[in-house]
Amino acid sequence: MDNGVADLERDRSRLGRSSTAERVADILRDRISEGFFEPGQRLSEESISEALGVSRNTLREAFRLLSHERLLYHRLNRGVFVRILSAEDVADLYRVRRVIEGAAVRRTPTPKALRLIKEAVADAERAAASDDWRAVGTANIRFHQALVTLNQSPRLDEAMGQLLAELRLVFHVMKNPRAFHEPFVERNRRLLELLEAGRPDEAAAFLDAYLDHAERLLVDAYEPAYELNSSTPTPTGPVHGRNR
Amino acid sequence: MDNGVADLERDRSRLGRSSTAERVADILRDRISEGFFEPGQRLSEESISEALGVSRNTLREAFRLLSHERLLYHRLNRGVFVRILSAEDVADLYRVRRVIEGAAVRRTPTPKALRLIKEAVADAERAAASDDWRAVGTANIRFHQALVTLNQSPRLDEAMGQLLAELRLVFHVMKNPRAFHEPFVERNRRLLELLEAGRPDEAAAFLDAYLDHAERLLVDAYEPAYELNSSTPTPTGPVHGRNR
DNA sequence: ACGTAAGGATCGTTGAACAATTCGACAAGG
DNA sequence: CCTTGTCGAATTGTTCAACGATCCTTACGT
Repeated sequence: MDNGVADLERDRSRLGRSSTAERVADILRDRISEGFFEPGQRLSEESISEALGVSRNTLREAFRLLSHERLLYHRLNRGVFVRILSAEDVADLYRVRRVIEGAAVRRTPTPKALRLIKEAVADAERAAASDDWRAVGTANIRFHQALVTLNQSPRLDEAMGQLLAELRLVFHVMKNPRAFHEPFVERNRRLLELLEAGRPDEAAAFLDAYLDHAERLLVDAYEPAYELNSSTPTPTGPVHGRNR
Repeated sequence: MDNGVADLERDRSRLGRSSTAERVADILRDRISEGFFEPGQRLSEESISEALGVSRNTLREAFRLLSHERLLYHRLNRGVFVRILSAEDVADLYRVRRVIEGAAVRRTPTPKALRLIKEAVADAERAAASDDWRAVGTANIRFHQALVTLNQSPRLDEAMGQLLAELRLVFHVMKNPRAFHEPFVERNRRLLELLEAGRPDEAAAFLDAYLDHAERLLVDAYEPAYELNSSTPTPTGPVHGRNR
């Protein structure tokens, strides 16, 4: 019992700014994306509200925030659980990436966006040189986030951020971060060069292959892990769909 | 074995429904998109919770749902307001539409998606023949929703649904629904023909012009109305962005 | 005219309470 | 042995009342 909930007490110090529910959501979001809470795990209202020193009502608001970000899913009268992504979910996330990032690389780059992309590429290369593969992963994510800014659309930026947060749920299954991140450092550089050279079609084709490869790496490492960990009774992944 | 029990799985989605907060959100969503609540109007927690006979806490949960759908926006300590879309918001919504719908029409249509699209076109033509321009608008929206299903991505479907709900906020400024909807009935048919003929590039170009036109119609009718109605002190549209 | 202070309205959050629902255990029945 | 019915503990869903915090307005003073 008490799945590391006691550790949450350390995060109590982070309470004290803006809206309590949002701050609680921030804490839980960090905990989820760092893998502290495992996918499928149920988050008890009582124990967590007690550990963080907030009321159940406030915690429920935080849960609702994270449910909308698809990091948690909610089963009526049963509570909230850390989202489990099915292989189909991963495939869908990459479908969306191909649409949004594909549209991005076809645009003529703005100086500001280009600068963001360059920084992300440089950061990834720097982290790779010092064998910090966790930092490489972070920089790679920033790279794609920067790519999307080429669309010049705040809504697409936000959608991409949410999508990447979802993907982080499954990045944890990669036991070897180097094998997963290393191949893409060089490709990021190459994609940047294609953008700067003003060759959008080649950039788009390159990106498609890039995403195909990343998706395959992920699914290959993911499927077996999903079969083994059958702690949750629902073989069909949790559906988060809203009505209407 | 298994006397048709497997078929029941399809009905599982109907179990996880309901919840007072969601039902309240449904009611408010309808009221907002039908224009009963005007953009910029503040929704009082006390009066609405009293009118609907639910507690403030439950109503706040419903508010949170609608805020995430961008139909309401939330100002700390000041309450929730019906979203006001700025001209920049409208432009952004159309940017997203060009990306998502543009990707859709470039795909090879599936029979199911094609059927949905055909039905929407036929419905729009039927409604136009009987001068029911409100119904034409509804059918047109269904048309675009159906277009997006070509992407075969649940997440893009949901994003499109949310986007169209946002757009409905501004459709109300069109005092002449016929002028706004009529031109597109014929174009929907034309776009469908291009899809069936397997000419994705022409379909994409046609869609771009289509969306350009719709956006211009909307912004032209919208800007003046926005200037006049300066009841809210924020000239820059309400920002809904979340931190992180 | 301008800044400031008091007041009122409303939101933010809490804690407690009770109803509703789920789930496991155990007994009864075939 | 398997299925079904029932009970009870545990947890969530929802409500209510209360109080502090924050914002807006108004009135005041300089």
